[in-house]
Amino acid sequence: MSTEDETTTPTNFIRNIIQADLDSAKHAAVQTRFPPEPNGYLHIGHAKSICLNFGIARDFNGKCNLRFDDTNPEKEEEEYVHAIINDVKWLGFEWSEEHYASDYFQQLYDYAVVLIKQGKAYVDSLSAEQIREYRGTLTKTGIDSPDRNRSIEENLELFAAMRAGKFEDGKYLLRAKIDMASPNINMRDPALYRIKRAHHQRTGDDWPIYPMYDYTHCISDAIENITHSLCTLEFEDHRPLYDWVLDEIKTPCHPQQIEFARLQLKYTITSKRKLNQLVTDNHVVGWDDPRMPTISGLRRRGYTPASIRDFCNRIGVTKKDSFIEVAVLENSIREDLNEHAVRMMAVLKPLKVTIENYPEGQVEELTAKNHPQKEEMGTRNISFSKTIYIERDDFLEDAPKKFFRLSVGREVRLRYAYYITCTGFVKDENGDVIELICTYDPATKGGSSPDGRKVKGTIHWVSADHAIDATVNLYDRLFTHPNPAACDDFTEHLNPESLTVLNNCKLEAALANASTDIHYQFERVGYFVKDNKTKNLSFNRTVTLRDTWAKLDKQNQ
RNA sequence: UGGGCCGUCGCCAAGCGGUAAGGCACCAGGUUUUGAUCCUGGCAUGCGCAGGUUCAAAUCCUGCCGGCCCAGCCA
Repeated sequence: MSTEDETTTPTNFIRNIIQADLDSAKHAAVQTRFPPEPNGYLHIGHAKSICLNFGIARDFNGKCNLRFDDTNPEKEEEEYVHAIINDVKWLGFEWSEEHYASDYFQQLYDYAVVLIKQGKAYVDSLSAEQIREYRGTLTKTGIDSPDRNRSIEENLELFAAMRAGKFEDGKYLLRAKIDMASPNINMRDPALYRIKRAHHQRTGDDWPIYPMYDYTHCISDAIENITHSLCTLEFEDHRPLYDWVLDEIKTPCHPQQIEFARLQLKYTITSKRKLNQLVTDNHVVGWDDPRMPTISGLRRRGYTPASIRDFCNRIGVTKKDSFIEVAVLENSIREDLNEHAVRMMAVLKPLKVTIENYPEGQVEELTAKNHPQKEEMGTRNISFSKTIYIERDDFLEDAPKKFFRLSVGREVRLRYAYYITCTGFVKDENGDVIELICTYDPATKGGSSPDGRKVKGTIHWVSADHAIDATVNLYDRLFTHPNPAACDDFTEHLNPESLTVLNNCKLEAALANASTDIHYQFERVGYFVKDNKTKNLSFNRTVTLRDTWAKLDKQNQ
């Protein structure tokens, strides 16, 4: 198995910190964790975090846990847990231990009691709205709640009653007693526990109260002996609270929280809420729609785990807000697929070609390479006959000089077959070219001529009688705006051409046995993978080939 | 406007006081039975700006400017 991308992971500021901690013997071994909330599918942004956390564990001989941050039963579902497990495995990582924050509910509760006994937490009866008012603003300090000095005994009683399910949602709230005048709003007596009489997918109806993220996360990390707790930049302001909780309850382990910038990809949305909306409002067909930036969508699109890991290695890890260009992701998948994809011939928009001087009824078996540079990938046979299909784009009635393809009087090479020269064409009543008439040179079998004459262009083709029919899905970016998330309504910037379905594609016969886990290059067209959800033979375009001609053509217009 | 964080090539990103790595993109050539791949070369007298310290500053100091995040009983 290739571990190329794993041995070349560049260093970054977090790896440097960890290396220093290991060198100074602050830690004997590193322990990280990947902590998704099971409220949606994993996306390319999560891949960055996964590669960071699991990659560090791997490279420093440490361990990485998978922990579900399942403290909000109203938004979380078991389906997501399964999908997340599947995606992390597919990306190629194995966790040391699998945990759920909900497994710590009792310990979390016990620690809360400890805080109350220390006079560091209190039960507040203010309404949500009042709490907002009392909190103050960015420039105005907050005001103490009237309940702030409730006695420890009373707090203990009320919290026990909360836990016993005696109150309605929102009636009381357990808060940390820190500092209502703190310039950091997160320290103005943050909520620790809320009453939420909701059914939890793992703990059922055991708990009518659920702990908040800030309180849960740090303790969960401490319980698991995490050494470095890596999270995204927006939690930077929460770090003082993370440290406060662990300092107050005096856990033997106090992980170091380190923040890094989340991935932002141009023309892409990476917000579970918004991705969920795309699915719910049917802008796409499911979380694994090949246009989605989800791991499952990328997988169905034909991206490989190695290409995603390579991408994560290339983009780096820093604290700087950045926007990665889609070209970087495309480069990663092209590099992998160029190396591993099996070459095939497929005509997406067929144009019939009749080779006048080729014997009627004759069929020849020609040999084609499965990879032009890798002999070990072998060869296959393809049938050639009098009537073939070529790509519509490979013929132009009025062709510019630099157009190295077919036009009346021009000669091209049919890949692995013969040189043909166009002698005429047939149009239908609309004036559209529907058939080409060509002649072939029998001496050029295999694609080279004994007289050494050169043809500038080589085009792909497929024998009409031997081709198989298939549907091909062409995907383009889902959004037309480079930063849809920043727009008032991101759905207004959906690309109407994000999916083009081609129903009359003609593929070489070998593709009848295509497998969903083999990646193909349709020569001169792009990389494709068989769709794993459709009954009829159908292929998804992963990414196009680089197309210098298309670029030149565009520049000339 | 309180607090936190960030500004090195179009997009990423090394650099941590000794005179600007690398990748993507782009440009120019070469090879090629995929206008693919591959190969060669080009691409920051400059590190947000302005001062200062120093023999020497992207790196240290001061002051500005710009951007991002925080006022959920979400994570």
